[in-house]
Amino acid sequence: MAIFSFPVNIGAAASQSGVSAKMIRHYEQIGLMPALKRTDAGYRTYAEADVHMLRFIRHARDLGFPVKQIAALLGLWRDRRRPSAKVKALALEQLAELNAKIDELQAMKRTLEELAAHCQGNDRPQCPILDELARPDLAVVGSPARRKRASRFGA
Amino acid sequence: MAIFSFPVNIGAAASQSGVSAKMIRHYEQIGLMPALKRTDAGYRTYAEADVHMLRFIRHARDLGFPVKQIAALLGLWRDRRRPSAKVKALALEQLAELNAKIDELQAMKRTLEELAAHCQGNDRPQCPILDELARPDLAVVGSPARRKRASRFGA
DNA sequence: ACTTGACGTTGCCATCATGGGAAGGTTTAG
DNA sequence: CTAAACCTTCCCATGATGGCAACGTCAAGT
Repeated sequence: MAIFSFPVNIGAAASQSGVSAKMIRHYEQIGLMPALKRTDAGYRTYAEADVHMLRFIRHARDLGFPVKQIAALLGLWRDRRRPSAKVKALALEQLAELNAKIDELQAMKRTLEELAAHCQGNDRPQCPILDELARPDLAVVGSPARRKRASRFGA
Repeated sequence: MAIFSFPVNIGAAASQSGVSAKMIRHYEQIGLMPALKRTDAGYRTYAEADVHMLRFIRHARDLGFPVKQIAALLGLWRDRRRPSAKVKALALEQLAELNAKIDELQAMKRTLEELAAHCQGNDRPQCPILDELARPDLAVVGSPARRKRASRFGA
């Protein structure tokens, strides 16, 4: 299935890996990808292994891993003597992150559903949603303990 | 319970509303808060109604509403002739957003749990997590259809 | 060989909500 | 009167991503 002849340019690397050319350059700049070979004209060239690495990165991103963690995963991937426990630890850490974010969003969801359920949604102005938002004490329902300025579910 | 005598400075407005002084200034700058009164020295002053508005904003943020939607909510809040249906529509829209994000995160979670479950997590290097990340075809389990560059759950 | 279009390069700006800090003015309590 | 605690504005950073501009390069068709 070697439709492409390696090494390829950034465009082909992008379409084969699912990582945009923009992001490929970005990953190189922040040091996630190792230094790359260039043609005389300055074009980046990607060997098959490089495309594999990009694919790896993309899959990790698809699972929500932040770049820092991906760097760690790549390190373990390359290290043929890694203990799989280290990989699993990273995975479980990320799982905890995902769970925290899910919990946070679900708390919001519950509260908002509650509010919406009590709103008539007609032509009259009376609206418990606004009333509650204006209250001094609204709290997000079921929010696990007191979120002290929770990570506002950023990437 | 009027412990504070209005109008207050930005610090008191912040601690009373739960919105940081930093963000209060920001909201003013982007036009979410109306123009404010200042003392001769240039200090912003907040009347009780202003603090109420800040609290409203914060509650809306706590439910995940983006600033644009909050602007709309504030408009409806001020409009005593609003149809509650408009408020409800905004709430349901936000609810749909939350659900989409939750679904996305849960798809990641399922996939990652799957991978982690098959990893021994011991001293040996063999690790299905890395193996799968390196595969060309990994897909996030249960991801509703093909996410075409899904909103990477940004704020 | 020359033009053209597709592709590559760098660099800067924008998003979104938020925090940090510097450099400087003000107010208030001791 | 001084020192602490406040306030002001302005700039920079985060994280991952996209967009655009200005410009260089390569391959294909005339």
